[in-house]
Amino acid sequence: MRKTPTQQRAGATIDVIHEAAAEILQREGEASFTTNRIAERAGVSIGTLYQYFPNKDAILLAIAEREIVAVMAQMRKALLKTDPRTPEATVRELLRILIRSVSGRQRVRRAILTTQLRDLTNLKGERAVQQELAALIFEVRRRRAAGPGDAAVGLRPLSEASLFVIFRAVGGALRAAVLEDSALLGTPVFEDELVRLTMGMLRA
Amino acid sequence: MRKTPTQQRAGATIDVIHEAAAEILQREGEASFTTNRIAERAGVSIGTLYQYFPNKDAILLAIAEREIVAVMAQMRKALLKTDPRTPEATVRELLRILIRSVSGRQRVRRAILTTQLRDLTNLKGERAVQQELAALIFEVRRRRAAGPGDAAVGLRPLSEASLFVIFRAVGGALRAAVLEDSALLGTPVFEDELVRLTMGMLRA
Amino acid sequence: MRKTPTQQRAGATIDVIHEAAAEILQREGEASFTTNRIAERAGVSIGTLYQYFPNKDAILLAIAEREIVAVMAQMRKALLKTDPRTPEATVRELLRILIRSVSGRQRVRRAILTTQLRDLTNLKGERAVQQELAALIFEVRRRRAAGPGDAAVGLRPLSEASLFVIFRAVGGALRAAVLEDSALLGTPVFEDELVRLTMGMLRA
Amino acid sequence: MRKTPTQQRAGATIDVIHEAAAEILQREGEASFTTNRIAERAGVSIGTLYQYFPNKDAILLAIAEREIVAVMAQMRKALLKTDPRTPEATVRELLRILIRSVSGRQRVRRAILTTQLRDLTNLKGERAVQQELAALIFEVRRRRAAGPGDAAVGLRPLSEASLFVIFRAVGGALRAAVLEDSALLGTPVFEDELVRLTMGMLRA
DNA sequence: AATGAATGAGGATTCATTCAT
DNA sequence: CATGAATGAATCCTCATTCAT
Repeated sequence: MRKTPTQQRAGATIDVIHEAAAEILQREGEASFTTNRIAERAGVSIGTLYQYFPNKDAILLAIAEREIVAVMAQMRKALLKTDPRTPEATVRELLRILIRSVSGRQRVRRAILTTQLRDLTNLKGERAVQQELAALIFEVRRRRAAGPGDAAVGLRPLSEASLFVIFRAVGGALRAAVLEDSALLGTPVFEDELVRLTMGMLRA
Repeated sequence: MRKTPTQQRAGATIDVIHEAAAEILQREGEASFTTNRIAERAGVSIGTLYQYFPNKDAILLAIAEREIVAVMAQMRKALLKTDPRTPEATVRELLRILIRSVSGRQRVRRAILTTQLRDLTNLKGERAVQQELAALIFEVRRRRAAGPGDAAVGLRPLSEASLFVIFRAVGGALRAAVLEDSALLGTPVFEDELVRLTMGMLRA
Repeated sequence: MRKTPTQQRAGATIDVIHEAAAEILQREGEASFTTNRIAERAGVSIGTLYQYFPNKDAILLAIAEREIVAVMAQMRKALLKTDPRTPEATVRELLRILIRSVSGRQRVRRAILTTQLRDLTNLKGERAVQQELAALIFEVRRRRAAGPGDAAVGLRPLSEASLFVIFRAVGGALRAAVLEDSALLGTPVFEDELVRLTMGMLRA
Repeated sequence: MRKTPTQQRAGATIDVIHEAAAEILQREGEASFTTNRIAERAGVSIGTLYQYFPNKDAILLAIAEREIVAVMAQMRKALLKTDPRTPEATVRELLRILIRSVSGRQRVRRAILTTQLRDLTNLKGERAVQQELAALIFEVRRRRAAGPGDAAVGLRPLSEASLFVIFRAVGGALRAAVLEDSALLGTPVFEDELVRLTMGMLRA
C-alpha cells in the first residue's frame, strides 16, 4: 500500500478498486487482469490506482489477503463451536469451510492460486496462514486433551514436516479441484476423502 | 506440433529446441523463457522454431511431456521389481521416484508446475498421467490380490474421488516443496510423511 | 511566482520548499526531483506548492537564482578588497569564488547546469548575471585605470564578443569539471589554468 | 547496438532510423524525441526500432557518434594541409571546422549537447574525442618542432589540466552559442575570440 | 490558506508471431 | 527447410497539474 488515506473518499476508492479487481478476475479471467482494465472497471483513473498500489501484484496480493482473512475468521469461529473430543468432526467442519471458500469465487481463487504464488511475499503470506491454522489445530488438540477419554482418540504429535505435508496436500487437492473445475468440488464424497486424508495424517 | 519431420535433420532440430528451452527455464528462469531467446540459444532462427511448434505453449507442453514420460517409465520399471504383498514398500518406492524427479531440475519443474498449467490442454495431459498411474497402482493391487495373505494387508477399493484426492494431494505437497524451495525436499522425513499420507488413503 | 506572500507564514513556506527542492536535487538526484516528492519532503501538500510556484521549472529557477545571487554577492564583496592594480590577483580571487561555489553542492549545480538550462527564461537569467559580472570587471579596470602604472598592465578593451567568449569559456570549464566529477576541481592547477585562460583574453 | 544486421535490408533500416531521429531533434525539438515518434517518422514499427537499439539513449548516442566522427574526419584532413610552423593558422582552421559543424544542425547539436551529456558513457565518448584531438594537436606541434624557427613560436608543454581547460573552454563557448542561438555564431569576431582564447592557453 | 485525492496523457519497452526472401 | 527482419498491440507505470473540500 503506497499511501495511507487520510480522507474518507480515499478509503472508498480503495474498496472500489479491490472490488473491480476481484470482479475482473472472476468474470473476465487473468488475461484481462491489467492495471488499465481494473482502473476502467473501477471507474477510476489509472493514476488513482497507482496512488494506492505500488504495482500490479500488490493488487492481487491485497485481494488474496482479503480472502484469506475472511476464511480464517470463519475457521476461528467454527473452532469455538466444535467439541474438542471429536477431532474428526472438527476437521470436517474446517475442511467444509475451506471447500466452501474455494467454491464460491472460483476464478478469483484460481487466479490467486495460480498466478502470483511464485513470488515469495505471497508464499510468506501463505506460510503465515498455515502457521495460524496449525496453532488453531493444536488448540483443538489441547482442548481435547483436557477432556476425558483422551487415550481413545489417539492423535499423534505433529512435526513441522507433518504440518507441511498436511497443509500442502489438502491445499493441492483443493487447488486442483478449482483449477480443473472438477465436478467433485461440491460433492460430499470429496469432503469425505479430504477428511480421510487429514485424519490419516493426524492419527497415531 | 506443426510439422511432422520427415528428414533426419528436422528431428535433430526439434531436440535442440527442446534442450534449449529446458535449459533456459532451468538456468535463466521463466522471465527469459521467450521464443526469441529459445531460438537464439538453440542456435536456430525464430522462423525455424515456428516451423515445428505452433506457439510458445506448445514448447512448454513438449518439455512437460518429456519429463512426465521419463518419470512414468521409471515408475513402470520400479513396479515390476516390487513385491505385491508389501504395498507400503511399493508406495515408498514410487514416491521416491517422484521426489527425485522433482528435485533435479527444480526450475524446469517449477515452471511446468506454475506457468502454463492453467490451460486445459495441459491439464488433460496431467489427467492422462494420473490415469496411467492409477492403472499401475491397480495393477499392483491386482497382483497382490492374486497372491496369498490378502486379508492381512487390508486395502480399500479406490473410487475416482479417492484417486483424485490422492494424486492431487501428493502433487500438492511436491509442488509446494519445489515452489518454496523447501529444505524438506531431500530429507527422509519428507518421504515418510508422504508415505503416511498415501497409505492413510489406501488402507481400508 | 504565483502569489506574493503577504503573511509571514507564506514566506516561511516558500523557504521550506526551496530548501527541500535543493536537498532533493543534492541528495537524491534529478530523477527524484518531482513536484510531489518536493512537497512531501517540504512537509507541505502538493496543492500548497502550486500555490506559490506556477510549475516545476519555476522551482528550479528559484533555486538557481538563489545560488547565483549568493555567488554574486561574494564576488562583489571580494572586488572591494582587491587591489585594482593587480588584475591577475583579482581575476584569481573571482575565479576562486566561482570554483568554490561550484564545488560545494555539486549535484544542485549539476542539475541547474544540466536540466533546465534549455529554456530561454533561464538563459536570460544567466545573461543578466554575466552582464553584472562584466560590469564588475569593468569596474575593476576602471579603478585600475584611475591608479598609477596603467601602461604596464596593458589590458585590452573588451567587446561584447570577448565577454561572451570569456564567460562561456570559464563556465564551460567549470561545468565540465562538475558534470564529470573531475578530480581537478579542487586542485591549484585547475585554478592556475583558469587564470591563464582568463588573462589570455584580457591582455592586450 | 542490439543486433548486427546480416541482411542488407537491416542496414537500410538503421540508417532510416538515424535519419528520422536526427530530423525530429532538428525540426520538432527534444520534446518530440520519443521512441514512438521516431519510429513513426522513420516509417518503421516501434518493434523494429528496438531490434536495433536497446533503448532511447542509444539512438541519441548513435547520432552523436555520427556527428563526432564526421567532424574528426574533417579535422584530421585539415591538419594534413596546414603549415606546422604557423600554429595560429592551424588552430584557426580547426576552430573554423568546429564552428561550422555546430552551426549547421543546431538543434541536433543542441540536443546532443544538452540532453544526454549526463550519462557517463557519453562523457567517455567525449573524452575519447578530446584525447584524439589532443593527439592531433601534439602532432601539429611535433611537426612544427621538426622545422626551423621553433624558438620563435614559443608554445608551452600542455599538462592534462591545460588540455581539460582548453577543450572544455572552447566547448563551453560553442555550446553557449548554440544553446542561446547567439548571433555571434557565424561572425568572424567570434572566430577571432576563440583563436585568442586558444592561443592564450598554448603560448608559453 | 492549505489539503490531498484524482486525473490521464503519454512514455518506454516487450515479445509472440508472420512472411518475404 | 531455414532465415531473420519486421510487426504492433499491449503492458506497466510516472508525474505535472487541477480542483473540490
